[in-house]
Amino acid sequence: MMKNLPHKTIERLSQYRRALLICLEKGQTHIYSHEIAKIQHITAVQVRRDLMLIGYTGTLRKGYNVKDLIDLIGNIIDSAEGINVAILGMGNLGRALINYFAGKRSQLKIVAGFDINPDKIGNTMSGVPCYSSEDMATIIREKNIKVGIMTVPAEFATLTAEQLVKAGIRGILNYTPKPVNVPPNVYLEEYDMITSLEKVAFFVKINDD
Amino acid sequence: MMKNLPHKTIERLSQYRRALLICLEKGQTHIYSHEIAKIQHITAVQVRRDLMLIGYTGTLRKGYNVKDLIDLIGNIIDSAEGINVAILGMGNLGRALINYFAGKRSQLKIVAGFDINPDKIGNTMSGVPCYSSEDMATIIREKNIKVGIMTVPAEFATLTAEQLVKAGIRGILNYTPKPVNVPPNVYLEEYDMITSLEKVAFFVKINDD
DNA sequence: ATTATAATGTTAATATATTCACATTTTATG
DNA sequence: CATAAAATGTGAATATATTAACATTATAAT
Ligand SMILES: NC(=O)c1ccc[n+]([C@@H]2O[C@H](COP(=O)([O-])OP(=O)(O)OC[C@H]3O[C@@H](n4cnc5c(N)ncnc54)[C@H](O)[C@@H]3O)[C@@H](O)[C@H]2O)c1
Ligand SMILES: NC(=O)c1ccc[n+]([C@@H]2O[C@H](COP(=O)([O-])OP(=O)(O)OC[C@H]3O[C@@H](n4cnc5c(N)ncnc54)[C@H](O)[C@@H]3O)[C@@H](O)[C@H]2O)c1
Repeated sequence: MMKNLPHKTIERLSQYRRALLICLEKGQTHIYSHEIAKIQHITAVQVRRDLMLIGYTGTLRKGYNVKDLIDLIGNIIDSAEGINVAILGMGNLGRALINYFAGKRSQLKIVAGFDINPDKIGNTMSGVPCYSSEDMATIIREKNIKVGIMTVPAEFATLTAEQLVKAGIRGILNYTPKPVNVPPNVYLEEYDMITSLEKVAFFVKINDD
Repeated sequence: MMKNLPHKTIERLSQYRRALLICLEKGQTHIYSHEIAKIQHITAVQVRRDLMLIGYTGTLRKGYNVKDLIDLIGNIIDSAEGINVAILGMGNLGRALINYFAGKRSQLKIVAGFDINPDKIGNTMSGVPCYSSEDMATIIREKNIKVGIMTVPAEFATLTAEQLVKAGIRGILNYTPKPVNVPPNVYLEEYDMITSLEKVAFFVKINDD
């Protein structure tokens, strides 16, 4: 069910929901495709197309029901049981992420951090216990952790990815600038902030004529 | 010149360079398209196509000259004079970014941070001076800052974007989860880590069958 | 009640991105 | 020197993503 949604649509559904949650908080009950589109800097057709793909039907002249749409998007992109997540590397970025994610999405719980610094192991940071990387396999199985967010120094990226795979992880979000290799049954997403910044800089340059 | 490169190609060029710089450090002088491809998890044809688009020609049976390719990519995506960058919001993420970027790309210099917390204003963090947001317009003009990275709390995103635009910024990289609006002459890139994590979680879920 | 307006939903068209297929050529090898 | 192997470069084909065009219809205005 819903396995063949385009990757881009998945990303946008997440973004739509983020925007819709804000609308819901403000008490807004309905929203038009062009309103969602405006927020996301895309076209209204794009929004309607995405919603068509997930089989959601709005009300003509009233738009989409905010609450219902949030729920439907949740049914599609969330897992019923929720997904447990681990942070690999409790440094600047790791801690920042834990702070940021705390309580944001109930379906995605950061339940463990891992580090090799003895000063950090055993402590709790923003409610997340920090374990030794040596215990990765054990803890990941015990806590049923499915996804790992890598924020270790680049030189440990390869090793950490290997450890995660060996421990049976199912998805990796790699924030180190070192690309890693994983078997095909592990979903991998990599993001480097420098690439984003260089992209912005490039388009600034060419806009300068 | 080179204005019509696909967006995806720009991103990959940045990634190729990142990988090539590591090869260069290791003393590697040449590299094959399939080696670059392996690192980036893409196909060799994709790599060759991108290099074709930027007009770079390798040597048959020897591959691409690492140093030359790094330089060419630099000529295309970097600005000759370099680009000055500001961080808006010197909190967890802002400081982490400053740390991370420090000395990474000589063409992209973080030359200023802005905050509203009086305890931070006037200090220097990792070599970057922190100014009051009230002085944004002045400092951005004085220091010829072209790009702003937004790491303020979400509720200040709209205001900060407005201030940046008013100050004459040319590009914004928005890390707050609140989408902002900018005029068409300002290039905007937005990234939310939760969207990435939700995407990973989704593909983990559907891989579970 | 009629008409105009403004929204959805969707097919068809277009644009962007990737991959296939293969001609070409350098280099290594027998 | 002939042959095989392995790489590049690229037109054509395909796949993915977006946009245009428009039929349909609920609602508001007259
Ligand atoms: N700071 C940023 O804004 C930023 C941005 C993008 C990417 N990154 C990347 O994220 C990574 C972390 O950056 P940071 O600024 O948080 O660095 P950091 O040095 O503050 O944190 C790294 C943490 O990883 C721990 N660690 C080291 N080896 C480990 C291992 N084998 N297993 C588990 N933990 C280990 C260290 O003890 C430390 O706590 C780096 O690869 C960096 O390039 C950082
Ligand atoms: N921490 C993360 O990992 C993370 C990840 C993704 C996105 N974000 C987003 O990035 C933003 C910053 O996150 P953080 O964890 O660094 O928060 P933070 O509270 O640590 O830092 C925010 C900083 O912005 C300053 N600030 C407040 N109003 C300002 C204004 N008007 N102008 C300039 N500075 C102002 C604050 O004084 C503070 O120093 C938030 O929007 C957050 O949602 C954070």
